[in-house]
Amino acid sequence: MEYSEKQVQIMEKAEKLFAEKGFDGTSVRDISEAADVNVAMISYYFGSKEKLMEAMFHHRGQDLRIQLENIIHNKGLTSLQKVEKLIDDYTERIFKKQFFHKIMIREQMVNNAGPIAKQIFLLKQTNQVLINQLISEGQKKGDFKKNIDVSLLMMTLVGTTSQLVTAQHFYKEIHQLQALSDEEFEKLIRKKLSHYLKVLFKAILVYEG
Amino acid sequence: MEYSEKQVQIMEKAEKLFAEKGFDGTSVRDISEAADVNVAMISYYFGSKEKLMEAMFHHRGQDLRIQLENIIHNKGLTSLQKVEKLIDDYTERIFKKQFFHKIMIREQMVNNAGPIAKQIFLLKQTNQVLINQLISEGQKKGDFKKNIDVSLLMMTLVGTTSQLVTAQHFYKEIHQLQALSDEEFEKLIRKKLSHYLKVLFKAILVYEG
DNA sequence: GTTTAAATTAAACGTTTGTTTAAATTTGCG
DNA sequence: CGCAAATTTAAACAAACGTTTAATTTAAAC
Repeated sequence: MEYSEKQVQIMEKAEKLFAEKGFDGTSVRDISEAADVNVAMISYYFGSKEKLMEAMFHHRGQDLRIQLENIIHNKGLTSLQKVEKLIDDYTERIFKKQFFHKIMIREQMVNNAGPIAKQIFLLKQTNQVLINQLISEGQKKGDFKKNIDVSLLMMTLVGTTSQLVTAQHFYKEIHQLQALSDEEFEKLIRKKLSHYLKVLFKAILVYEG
Repeated sequence: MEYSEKQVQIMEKAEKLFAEKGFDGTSVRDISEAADVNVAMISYYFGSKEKLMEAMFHHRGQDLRIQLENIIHNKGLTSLQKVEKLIDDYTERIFKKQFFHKIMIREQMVNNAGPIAKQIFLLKQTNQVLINQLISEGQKKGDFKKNIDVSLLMMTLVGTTSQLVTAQHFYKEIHQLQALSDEEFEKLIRKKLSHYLKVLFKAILVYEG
């Protein structure tokens, strides 16, 4: 199923507003105003505000899955290089889709059984299975040490990135970087984060404590 | 300023609801029902729903600051032991006040200039300064390596913990731990998290890559 | 016991909410 | 063009929202 130009326009404006003010903090009139359409168009195109959110998850759902298969099956890379590529891919993906990522963070806090919670769960599960593969491969080769808690490692990847994305204005202020433009600042923290996570993962995966 | 028994009762019920459904997703009637008081009591005691939230931050604000001074000035501990104690204190504190912590995660996403955002910023800043002290002390002693990005290290601490707290139902399902009681499960993940973070911090702080 | 203040209540307030309606306009097609 | 379907509109809808009101009950002080 594809979405028309108008539908995408509404979804993208809604995405920004949901990220900033939350689902319940955003009214359909806020969305219609931002998307420059009549209020009724949201019901007309999506059925309801709730279903607009679901459509958004469907629309973005494709982009979410880390392209891990490509990384895992790339014969030219060492296990550690694969992990480093995973970090680059993941952080880039999150920063590019930060509005949607913020919405996901909010939604995963709500422990319900709706279709959105299901989609988030499936995504997490799939990523976990693939990262499990990647780590065990490195362990078999002797590149990584044993006793790695992959779940917690994932939480560090996801959590550290989320923390930087959601609290970036705090980071900006604490480090006195207000002079930087948004683009410069984002470029800076992305680079710092990526480098930091690579050092961190290497330390965890290969350091014999 | 102190809060009466009734005020605390309202704040604690509101805390749970705000954590689960968000500020805008929770109505004053939800709160009054949960706290078993009349709707008007919220305005009567706090002035407004917004001010109830501010009172909650004031009420919990005390508990938030990590008792870092005590740790830092404890002469009997090595730098690494201090970091380990910091991790124990922090994770215990977050798990004990997880409702409030979830509210903070939501609120820090909203980049406004209100009193709540200010309080979160001050808290982060204070903690950062103190952890900076702790790390530099270890570096001077030669226990920790140079070039530590303390901001990102804090984000890993906060982010990993947040991720586990907010996505614990996913963790439960993925690891097939539904049979465990809530208490048993929480005890398990707290122990795992604390141990994992200690290994991680040690690896980052002392591993010469 | 009477008085005064604090606490509690049910009801009503005016807005805002998400959604629907029915009419008007635009679009695509023969 | 002429007609039908799709789109867009302003208006209206009931329900829920946060807050206020005014009356009542409870508690405390004298």
